[in-house]
Amino acid sequence: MTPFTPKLTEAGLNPNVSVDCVIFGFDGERLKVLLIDRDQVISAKGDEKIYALPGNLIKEDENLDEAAERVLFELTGLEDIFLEQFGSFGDPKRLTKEHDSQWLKQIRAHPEARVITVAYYSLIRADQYELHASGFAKDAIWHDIEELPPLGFDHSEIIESALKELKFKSKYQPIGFELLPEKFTLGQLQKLYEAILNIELDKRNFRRKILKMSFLTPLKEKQIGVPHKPARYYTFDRDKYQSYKSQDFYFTL
Amino acid sequence: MTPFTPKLTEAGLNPNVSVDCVIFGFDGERLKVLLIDRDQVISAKGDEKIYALPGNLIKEDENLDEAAERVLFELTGLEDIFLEQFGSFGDPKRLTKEHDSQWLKQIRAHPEARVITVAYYSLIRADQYELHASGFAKDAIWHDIEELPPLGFDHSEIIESALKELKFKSKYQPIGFELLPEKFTLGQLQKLYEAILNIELDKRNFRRKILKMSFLTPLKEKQIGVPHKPARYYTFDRDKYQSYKSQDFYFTL
DNA sequence: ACAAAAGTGTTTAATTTACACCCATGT
DNA sequence: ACATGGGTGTAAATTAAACACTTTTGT
Repeated sequence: MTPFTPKLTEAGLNPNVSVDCVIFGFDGERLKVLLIDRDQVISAKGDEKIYALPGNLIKEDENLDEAAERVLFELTGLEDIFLEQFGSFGDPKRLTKEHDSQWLKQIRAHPEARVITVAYYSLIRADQYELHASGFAKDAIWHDIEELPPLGFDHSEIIESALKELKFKSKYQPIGFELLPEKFTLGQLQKLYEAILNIELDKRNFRRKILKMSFLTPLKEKQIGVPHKPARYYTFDRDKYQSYKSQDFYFTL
Repeated sequence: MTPFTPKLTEAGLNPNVSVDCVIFGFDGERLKVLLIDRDQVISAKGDEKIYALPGNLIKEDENLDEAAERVLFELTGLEDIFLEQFGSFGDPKRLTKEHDSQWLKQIRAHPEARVITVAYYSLIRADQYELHASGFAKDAIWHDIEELPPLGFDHSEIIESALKELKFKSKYQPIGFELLPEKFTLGQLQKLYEAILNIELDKRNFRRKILKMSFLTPLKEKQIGVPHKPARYYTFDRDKYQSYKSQDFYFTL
C-alpha cells in the first residue's frame, strides 16, 4: 500500500523542527502555489482531498536553508531554486487536526511530537521546471492562488503569510529578479508584477521605470512564432542588481 | 554559588527550539542593544566576559510569540513590549563554541541538544523601562550598537540580522511608532530615525513628511525644564496608523 | 485584412530636495 | 546675553501619472 516507508528513515531527523516551502509559480498569466497530495491511507471524510505544502523534519546535521532545499527536492524534484526564509510557525496545536495526526502516524517516528516549522518561499516560472513527486508526496501540483483546495496543518496561514511577504518585498525591491528565469520579455515581467500585486500597471510607465534601474540587459534574441510583433528578451544582470541593492535603494511600481 | 537552579525547571521545555530577543533601545541619542551577562562559573579565558541575548527554550504549551514574551520577562523584567519575529537560525554548530557549551551544561537538562532559535526584535525608549535581571541572567545591560562586547553563540549574527531588518522596515513603514513610547517630540523621533538609519535628515522635510501621514496627534503638553524653546509632544494614533497601513502604503524618509 | 501584443513621448501634477531665519526657554 | 534646540516656507528639480498611435508578426 505504501511504497514509501518513512519511519525507517527517521534516523538523524530532529523530531521538533521542520521546514515548509511555499513555491509560487507563474505561468505567464496567474500566480500558482505548489502543493503535494498526501498519500493518505485513511482519506478524510469521504472524498475531500487534503493537500499540503512540501515540507518535512530537518536533519540534525544540516542547517535550515539546506533542509529546505533538500526537502523541496525530495518531494517535488525541484532543484536549484532560490529559497528565502520568511517566518516560523509554532502554535502548539498546529498538527492536531484529526486527519493531520492520522497522516503523521503513517510517516513519523514520533507523530505526537510538537513541531515548529520554518517557512521558505520562492517564485519560479511554473512552465520551466518539471515536477517529480516522490517520498510521501503522491503528487505535486500547481494550484491557482485564488482557489486553493483544503489544506492540512496551518498551511493556509503559511501561504497567506508568504503571499503577504511576496507582495511587500516585490513592491520595494526588484524581487521578481532573484527568482526569475534567465530570459524574459518586459511584457512577461509586467504580468508577473500584476499577478503578484493584483493590480494593473501602465505599460509605458512600467517599462521606463524598470529599465531605468539598469540591471536588465537586452538580448539580441526575440520571441519567435508569436502571432504579434515579437518581443525582445531581457536578462537579469546580477552584478548591477547587487550594486543597486547595496545603495540602499527603493522603488515603487 | 548558583542561586538559579535551572535544570530542575526544565520540565515542559522543548529541548530543540528556543527564542532570542534583540531589544533595541534608544536613549535619545544612540541606538543600544539589551544584553545579559551570563552567570558563568568557569569564566572564559581570563577576564573576558561573554554576553548574550536574552533567550531560552520554549515551553511545550506556548506558541512562539508567547515564548518570546515570557523569556524576555523572565530574564530582564521587561513586560508589554511589542515583539516582532524576524528570522530563525539553525546552524548545527551554533552552540558548539567551548565557553558556550560550558555554560549550557550549567543550565540545560540536555546541553548537547541541537537548538534552532526563533529571533524577535523590538525597539523601546531605553530610559522608560526598568531592567530587572533574573533567572540565569546575572545582569541586563544596554550596550551601544556600534561597540558590542564579545557575544556567545551566533548572537552577533542575529543582532546584525535584526538591525538590517530594522533599517529596512523603518525605511518603508513607520516602524518607529509601533515600538515607541506614548509621547515624544518630533525632534526625538527624528533622532531615532537618524540613529536607526545612520544618516542625517533635514528637519523641515522630516516634519512635513511625518505629519502628512497624519497618525501623529499633537498634544497640548510641551516639554518643561529644557533650556530651549519647549517642543510639543505628539502621540501615535494606532487607529489612523492601521488604516494608513492597510492602504498598501509606503513612504520614504 | 485582421487580431494581438510590442514598442514608443509628452504633458501635467505631485513629490522631493535644498536651504536660513526667528522663537522660547534655562543658565 | 548667550546657548540650545523648536518651529516655519518657498523655489527648483525630480519623479509619477495619464494618455494613443504605429509596428511586426501569424493566421
